[in-house]
Amino acid sequence: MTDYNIKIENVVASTKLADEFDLTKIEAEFEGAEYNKQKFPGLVYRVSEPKAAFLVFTSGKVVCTGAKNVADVHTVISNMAKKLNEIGIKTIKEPEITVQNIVASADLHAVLNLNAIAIGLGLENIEYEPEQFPGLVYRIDKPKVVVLIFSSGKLVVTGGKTPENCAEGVEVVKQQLDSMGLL
Amino acid sequence: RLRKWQRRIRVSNATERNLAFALSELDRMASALGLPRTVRETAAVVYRKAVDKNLIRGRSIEGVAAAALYAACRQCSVPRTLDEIGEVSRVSRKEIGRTYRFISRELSLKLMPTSPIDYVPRFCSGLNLKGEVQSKGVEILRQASEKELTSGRGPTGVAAAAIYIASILCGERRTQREVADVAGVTEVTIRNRYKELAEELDIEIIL
DNA sequence: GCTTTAAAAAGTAAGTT
DNA sequence: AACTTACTTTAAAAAGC
Repeated sequence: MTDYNIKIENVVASTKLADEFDLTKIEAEFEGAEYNKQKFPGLVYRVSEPKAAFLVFTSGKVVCTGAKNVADVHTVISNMAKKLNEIGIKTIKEPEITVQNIVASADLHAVLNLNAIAIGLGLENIEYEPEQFPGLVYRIDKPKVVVLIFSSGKLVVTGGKTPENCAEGVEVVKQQLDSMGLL
Repeated sequence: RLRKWQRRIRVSNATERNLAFALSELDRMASALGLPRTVRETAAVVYRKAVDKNLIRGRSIEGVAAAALYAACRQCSVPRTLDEIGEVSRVSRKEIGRTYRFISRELSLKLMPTSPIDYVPRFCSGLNLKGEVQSKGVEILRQASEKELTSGRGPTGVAAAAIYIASILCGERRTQREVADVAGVTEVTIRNRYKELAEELDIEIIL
């Protein structure tokens, strides 16, 4: 029916795996790990299956990004803890994982007139500068998310903490455009 | 009391000094871009409003001045691109764009995106094209916006493509390279836009 | 504010072939 | 002219400048 083809493209989460990390040791033991303290305080480590990227800090805190769904986030963080254990680094048993941001794409299946939408949604609520970026930026309060609206009818929803937030954001945009007869 | 009085004078001096600097900056940039007096005055008004609302905090005077000038050009329908403003400012185009969005929101300027039509007079004169070509270009752009061919596209690219087509239809052909240079876009962009316009508006281009 | 990560949207740009 | 690569925008966390 209302197929908006909502697809989660990226999930960002944070957690704490230990009280402290020796990033230099991890860099030496983990293949492909990058750590340049002057460049960035965190160690960068990429994994595949599921694909994801980690930012590991000396405080024991970790940022996981690039996962395609929330379940994968738990999987890759669990795998990461195991690898650390194999290297002789103790990790916290059941780390509290917090999803910080979800990026999703969707499709309204309709060609849109962004100028009309800019007026309809109110110039004070949107940002549309085609000279700099082809998408119209719409910040929503209800689910606190930001939706990028393109003339092709495709959308990008970001800023949400749950997949539901993203779906709500798409619904809000869809209904608003509908009520203004712009869809 | 005397100390407070002196402090006020000091603050006042600093404020006036900063305003004077900002206004001289606006004048310098406006002159470099050959902008009319009305635009400079509009930019000065925007800048003063920004000062009155304390929007300068944490921002450079040059950045706010450049953003005010960019906004003024749009308000006066004689737009300059962020790249053009950036060329006469010491502030990066990214910073100007960011500051523009900020003051635009805080001062509720409520400006619609620049219309490609507003670039036609300047681009045409830069190509030594007369009124007939301009009119034809504007006509093409009117049809283009009606057929949703401008949403999400860069205004300068669409304007350049329309002028390119108009110059051919009027027998005053300019090359894509020439149009691209005055419009500040690449030939590839003009090619993509003009093909789209020609096809959707059923215009036959005989090269 | 910046630095680093990932990912999508669509337009524009730049370098190769 | 095609391809490829890359940059524009959005959000969010991490530690430090």
